[in-house]
Amino acid sequence: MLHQPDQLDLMFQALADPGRRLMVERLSKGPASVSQLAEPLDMSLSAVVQHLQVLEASGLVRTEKVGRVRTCTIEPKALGQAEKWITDRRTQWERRLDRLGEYLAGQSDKPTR
Amino acid sequence: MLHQPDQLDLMFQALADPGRRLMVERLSKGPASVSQLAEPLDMSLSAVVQHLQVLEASGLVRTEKVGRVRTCTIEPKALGQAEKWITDRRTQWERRLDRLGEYLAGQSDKPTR
DNA sequence: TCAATGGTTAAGCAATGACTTTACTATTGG
DNA sequence: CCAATAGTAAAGTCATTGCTTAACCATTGA
Repeated sequence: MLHQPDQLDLMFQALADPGRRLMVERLSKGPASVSQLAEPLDMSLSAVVQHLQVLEASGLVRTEKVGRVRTCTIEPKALGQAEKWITDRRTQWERRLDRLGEYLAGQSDKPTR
Repeated sequence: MLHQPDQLDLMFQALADPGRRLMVERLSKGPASVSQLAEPLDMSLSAVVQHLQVLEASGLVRTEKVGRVRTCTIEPKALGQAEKWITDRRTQWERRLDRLGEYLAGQSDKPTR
């Protein structure tokens, strides 16, 4: 049984690579061509294109080719989805801490069942 | 030359797996034992422990063993680091859009009559 | 027209990831 | 004490990832 990855899988997977994060960092400053994205990275252009495909499949980056130049842009909405998942978990945890209050704070490490 | 992964690599990598995200979701509701984490997951306990090791190595989860029970807790600070990286990128992009908007607004102040 | 630029495609390879099974150890309730 | 519980460790398998090189195509500036 194969697992078909959903959007969050793809986005977090995409962000797990330092090269790809660098590309996103660059794109958050404004659109760029493939060669521009490749410039600071110590790898072949081919490898960069493959990373770009991962980013595109995840929805984090959108690209459009005009002439012989492919221009890449970040998709802040997608970034927002990943952000939301994390925020939701954190706030859930913090709400729980609030509910516990001072009285129970000392025993809050016991597993809840 | 091998690439030694930093904290962000490990955290996003950890969050890229749906099973591990489920574990984090469970833990954001409160601490749990390994078996409790395993319960909703369709895999061996051994596999769950391995996922747990990934989460622990990433800093997202802290565990402590008392007697024969290992109790797991999320580490909201780590979650916050991943959150921050994303937020920073998004706000950087949005600031850029704002600047662009101001520039265009300035252009449209040109006398139209 | 034609060479340089910008990117694409395919094949191949070593390393990593996500499991499994099997065997094992430590704790604990009765 | 002893069986059930809770987890651990090691080894093996198979798929996926992150590159590489090489050959290739389309656009463009001179």
